[in-house]
Amino acid sequence: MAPKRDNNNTRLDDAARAGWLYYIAGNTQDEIAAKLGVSRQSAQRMVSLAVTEGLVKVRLDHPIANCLDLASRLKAQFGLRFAEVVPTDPASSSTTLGVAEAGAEEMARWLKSSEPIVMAIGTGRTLKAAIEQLSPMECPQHKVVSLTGNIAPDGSAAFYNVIFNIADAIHARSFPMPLPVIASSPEERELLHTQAMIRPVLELAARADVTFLGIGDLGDDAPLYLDGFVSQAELKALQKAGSVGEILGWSFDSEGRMLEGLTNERVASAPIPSGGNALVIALAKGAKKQPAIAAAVKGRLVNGLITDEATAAALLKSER
Amino acid sequence: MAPKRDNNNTRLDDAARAGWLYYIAGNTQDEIAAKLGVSRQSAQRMVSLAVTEGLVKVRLDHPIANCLDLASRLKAQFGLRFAEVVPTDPASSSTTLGVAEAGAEEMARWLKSSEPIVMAIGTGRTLKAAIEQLSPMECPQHKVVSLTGNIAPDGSAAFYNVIFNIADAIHARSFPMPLPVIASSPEERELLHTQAMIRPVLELAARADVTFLGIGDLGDDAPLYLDGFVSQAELKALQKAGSVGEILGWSFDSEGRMLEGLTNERVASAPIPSGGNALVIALAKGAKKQPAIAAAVKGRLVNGLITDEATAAALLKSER
DNA sequence: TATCAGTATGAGCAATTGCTCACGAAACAA
DNA sequence: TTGTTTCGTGAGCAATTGCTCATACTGATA
Repeated sequence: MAPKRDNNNTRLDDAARAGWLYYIAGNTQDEIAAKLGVSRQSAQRMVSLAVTEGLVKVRLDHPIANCLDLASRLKAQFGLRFAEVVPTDPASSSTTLGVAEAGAEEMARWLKSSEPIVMAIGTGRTLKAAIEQLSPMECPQHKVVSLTGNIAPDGSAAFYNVIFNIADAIHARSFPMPLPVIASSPEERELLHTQAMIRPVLELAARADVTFLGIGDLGDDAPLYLDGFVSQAELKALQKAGSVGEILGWSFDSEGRMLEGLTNERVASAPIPSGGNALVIALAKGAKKQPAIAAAVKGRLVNGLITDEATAAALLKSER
Repeated sequence: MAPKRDNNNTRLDDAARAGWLYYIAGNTQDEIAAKLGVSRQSAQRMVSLAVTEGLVKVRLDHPIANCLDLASRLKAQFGLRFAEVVPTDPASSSTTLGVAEAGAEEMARWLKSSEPIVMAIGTGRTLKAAIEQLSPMECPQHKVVSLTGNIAPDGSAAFYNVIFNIADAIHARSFPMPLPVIASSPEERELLHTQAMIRPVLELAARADVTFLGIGDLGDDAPLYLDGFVSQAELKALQKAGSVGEILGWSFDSEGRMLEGLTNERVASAPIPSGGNALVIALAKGAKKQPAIAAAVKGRLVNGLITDEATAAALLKSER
């Protein structure tokens, strides 16, 4: 087989030479053909061969390149329909920097549509920050619907409810949920959900075209606990039951499976949309949230994600 | 300046994104235009910008047989410890094409080491071009030290001094030499070299692990003369004394022997490193430089060489 | 020797890309 | 404000590239 191999080698040599002249020296294929004494088509084939044989490696030296790469790997690995990765600023301690801006950008993209859409919104600091980045616009054709209540346990309006802010910013019809996040009992939850004011909202939420929500961790300083939606005892119980994160108050374990019982029996939020075409985009980044994000994407609780480089890299690594 | 910079940054970001979609994801410019919501022409411009800004790096992963062969013969014939030969583009008049890319690659290979190293750097157009090809990386553990001054005779910073560029690109500690290339007298040279700021740099240079430098010819349009470091009269005198080339300003004859007297008495650069394990790699190609390169390798002034096929072949032939 | 399968080659064509030019908006100076 | 300059943009066109198909070649076999 020696002659064959020689042939292949010189073939690849020529291909490499053609590829070099094309990509490094910037020749046209006509020039290459002339220099190597072959026809233009043969030169084209050589260049093409050099590419298909993987001889030619293209790299992009820009932070954004890495982001795009991570995004496409996230999509592939977790079956996401949407993924965006923003650069990480190692110096910043913000839990929303970048993600908020990118989230706002993506929201604006949807809202620019002249077709009426239903946009569902969760709560949380990240989402709040995203809404703040949203440029005001006139969108009377759209509807924004809250997926979760805005009533704190003490009866006040929860600070991180964002439905009013977004409605303000874009002048769309808004559908808030005048509910607590977590009811005092399963029965109360059922009762609340049958209310005349709530049912249409839940129905609207179920057919949202796109959903933006945050992901909360369930560490000792879980937002759900800090904001008073669960007691310390309840938090401990959730942790003990294996919960690593929550979305809209729904707790799930490290595989992204919803917990049975505990506070999940009493969560008054709408279910996380999961209809066929519905895009459910989570905005979240940070080491603390990473297990929660990993679980959410693994369990297909969301099919879209906006995060940062560091978190994206960690997600890919943890699941390899 | 903030808005300007922002603008530039987002411009480059967009360019990078377009470049990524084009070169990595294989989109056509029409598709990119659609995805980014711009016209086809703008997409084309972005891709083009990504290329001209050096965001896009193309590498060829195939040692062309002839180049390898030439490299190993160079090593054998001149006792080089390192030799790399890149293809020649006969039509190109560039004096750096290919050599710069290969040099950058070799530098990157050294810089990837987690062991702290000292890298010494010369000057010149070739080296400048090589640094431009170097991918940004984080190398706080390494030190880069300039072997030669960066002060032109008129007091300005010489354009082809590259120490700052490389330090920028790799975030290593840099040690420039705030000196002229050639002092006005031997006495001034001595004086300069005893300065507190210079001595440590010279000492560091002397123990560099690896050195990259260019080779200059001493024809009528010698870079040393073009850049104003020597007068025409001095150049003529050097030529008359048999000088065929210079490294860091040090002139040598066709056998690679350092000239006595003349400008060599006043060169303020560090000596060319020649310690036991130190690898001294010259980047140079081209017919004009060929006698200088031949002399440098014959006289063992360098023990590494990156050049192109045509020059390599000529070197081997001339010395057979 | 005739035939045939497999493969390389060149022509022609359609798609893609790069360039130039003219226009219009924003920035700037009078 | 008004004129000027610079910059970005889109249109149109020419060059370049990629693909398909018909043909020619190799060399293996009956």
